[in-house]
Amino acid sequence: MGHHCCSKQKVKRGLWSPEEDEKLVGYISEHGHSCWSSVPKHAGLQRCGKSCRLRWINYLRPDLKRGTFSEQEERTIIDVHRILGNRWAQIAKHLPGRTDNEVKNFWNSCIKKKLIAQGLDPKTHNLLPANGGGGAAPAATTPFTISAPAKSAFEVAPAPAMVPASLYDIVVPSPTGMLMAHDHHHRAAAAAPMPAGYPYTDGNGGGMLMSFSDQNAGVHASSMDFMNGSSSSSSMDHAGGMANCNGFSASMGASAFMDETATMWANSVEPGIGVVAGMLVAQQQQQRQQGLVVQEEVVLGRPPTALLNCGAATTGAAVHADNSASVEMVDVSSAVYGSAGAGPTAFDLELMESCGMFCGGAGNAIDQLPWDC
DNA sequence: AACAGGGGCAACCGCTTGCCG
DNA sequence: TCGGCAAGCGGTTGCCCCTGT
Repeated sequence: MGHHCCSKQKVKRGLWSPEEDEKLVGYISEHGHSCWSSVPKHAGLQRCGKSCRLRWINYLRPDLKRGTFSEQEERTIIDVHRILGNRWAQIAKHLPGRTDNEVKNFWNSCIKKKLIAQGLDPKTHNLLPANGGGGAAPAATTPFTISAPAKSAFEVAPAPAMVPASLYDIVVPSPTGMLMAHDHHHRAAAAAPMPAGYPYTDGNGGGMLMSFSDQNAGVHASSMDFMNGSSSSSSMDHAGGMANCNGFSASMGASAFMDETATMWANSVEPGIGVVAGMLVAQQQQQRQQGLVVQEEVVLGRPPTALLNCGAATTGAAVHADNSASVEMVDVSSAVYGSAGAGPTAFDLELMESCGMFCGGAGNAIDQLPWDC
């Protein structure tokens, strides 16, 4: 069965010949592809427009990088896949010169098997229940189990079941960056001790700081889109009733992708108190535009009793000085998703987990395993 | 040398999304 | 608001090639 777009015409299918490639490249190089359905006709090809488009995107585009994936690319795929799941197009955006089809094929033919061989579930990136590789690690991690320098001290309790999903959403007041503030007036009495060097210890009783930097400011595109929609991650199920409608989508002027360089700090969040987060803008867009490595910070904390929407945007200085007064917080419904520019943004605790895992470097199950390609 | 099986990859299928009249 | 169309996207298929027997 052919494409509906070309069912009325006799089209060729199957592998492309060099002559066909030449025709397509020649036509697109000269005229572009404003309308794919008209390309085969004008290029003299007995193909449907969809086929031409695929051939161009996946094979003939001049900016494609052919050849085997590097180890760095491989790790990037795994890291991003842990966050996004099988969203190949999004993953491919982090690999210049690679197509979604190429990434998908590489995943299915190589990476997936490696993960399985290492006892990891390729869907969740958690250790498989029947893992025979020692069994020291749990079969699954909760959304708040952070691989931090001292893991036992930083395990954050799962959110209480009474907390609705929307409570995990936050508003981003600006498109340039973020810092999640926390409530230090209502710190947990028995909160885990802060680790040495924790930059928000003074007066900041509770909270979780995550920082990350962008090593590829010039590579990563201008948007940061972690809306997970129908995330396949099972870890969300542990989040006390959190539906998988939670997501993270920050349209940033020149965003950073949370990559391997990040570090994460965390301490406890008491059960029974909803986890919330505030955000603050980091004034770093200019740095990014200059191609500099940018450090961003995220602090996740708790509200005193209920979630508040404090409205006004905060500044970095304000939060650093007194983050209790300027928590930019938030009870938002899932309707915030998809807002453009500086609009509300959803925050995904699964993303936090994922970033914590692959950014932390200390406790990542994958990182702890040998990496033998 | 011939054959079978498996892996890798290009291409296709069909659903979803976005745009436009 | 609705329908049609084109593009985007992820899943799947099938062919080709390599390797082992």
